[in-house]
Amino acid sequence: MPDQTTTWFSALERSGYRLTKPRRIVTEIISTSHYSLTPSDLFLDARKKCPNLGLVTVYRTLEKLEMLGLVQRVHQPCGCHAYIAAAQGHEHLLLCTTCGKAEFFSGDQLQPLFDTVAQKCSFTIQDHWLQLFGTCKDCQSKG
Amino acid sequence: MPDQTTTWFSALERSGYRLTKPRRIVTEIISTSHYSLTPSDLFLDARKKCPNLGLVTVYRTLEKLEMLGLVQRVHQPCGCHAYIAAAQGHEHLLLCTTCGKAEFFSGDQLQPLFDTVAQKCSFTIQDHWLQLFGTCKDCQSKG
DNA sequence: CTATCTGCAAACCGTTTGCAGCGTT
DNA sequence: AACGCTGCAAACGGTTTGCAGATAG
Repeated sequence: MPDQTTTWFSALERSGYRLTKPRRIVTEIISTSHYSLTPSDLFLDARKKCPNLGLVTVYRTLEKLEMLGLVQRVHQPCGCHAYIAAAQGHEHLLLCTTCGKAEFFSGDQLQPLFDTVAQKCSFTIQDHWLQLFGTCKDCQSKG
Repeated sequence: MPDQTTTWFSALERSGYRLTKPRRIVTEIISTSHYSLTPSDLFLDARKKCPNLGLVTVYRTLEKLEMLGLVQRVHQPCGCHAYIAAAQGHEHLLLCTTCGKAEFFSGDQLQPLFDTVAQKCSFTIQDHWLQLFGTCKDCQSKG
């Protein structure tokens, strides 16, 4: 089992949650995926290993993983919500619009821009939200 | 009537749409608002001037204004969709999380960051999506 | 053994569609 | 007068909640 998955299982246990089969399967899939997944994606995939899994359990597991900071939401152009293993520190998402692959990049260089905007508009800036959309190397060569 | 509203009415007419009372009221409200508005916000406000207005008409009017490039969607942390008079050219939104006021700022300085990320991750970048959240001057002094 | 978790079904909420009648042009 | 537009009601899709039975610890 991948390290990341083990770590997530421990985090769930440490917070008093039980490691049931459905919860384990959903957690393992999202902890190892390099793609952003909707609750429905996750449900269809997890059902292969747990045929009587309910979509509700996927929602409830994601809710817990999100509260523990293990997954984060990915906001898609369509407005639907997808999830991905959370960034380490201050990073942003770059998504491939063809295959859905996701990469994180650092957004450190943004601070000067935020300072300028804050001053110009007389706002105090609390949070920011940046996502890039493009085509990954594999999809470029296939296209 | 504000200039912007007149311009929007002309744009609707030029595209063959009729200027009905409900459509005029919804268009006037959003064309002059400095806040992002959900379909429901718009509905409640517009009802004051047109008591038998239906929420459906708000959705259908927003759809037309969006196609004409007059309004754009604002993606909120909650995932709900709100709308605001569209930016002029390449601009991004800064939203006050207390009162909902919105300001646009230029994102020109971002290109170098995108170039770096594109190279590091071997992606071709097609689009980006940036929004800032903070507190506006008025809400700072009241807080 | 007990409290948590599960899956089902039903409720829910924002959005979209079908339709008969109304209003703009 | 003709056609587009409206409001109503019903359908829709994703998400949440209530509950009785199943299961981890």
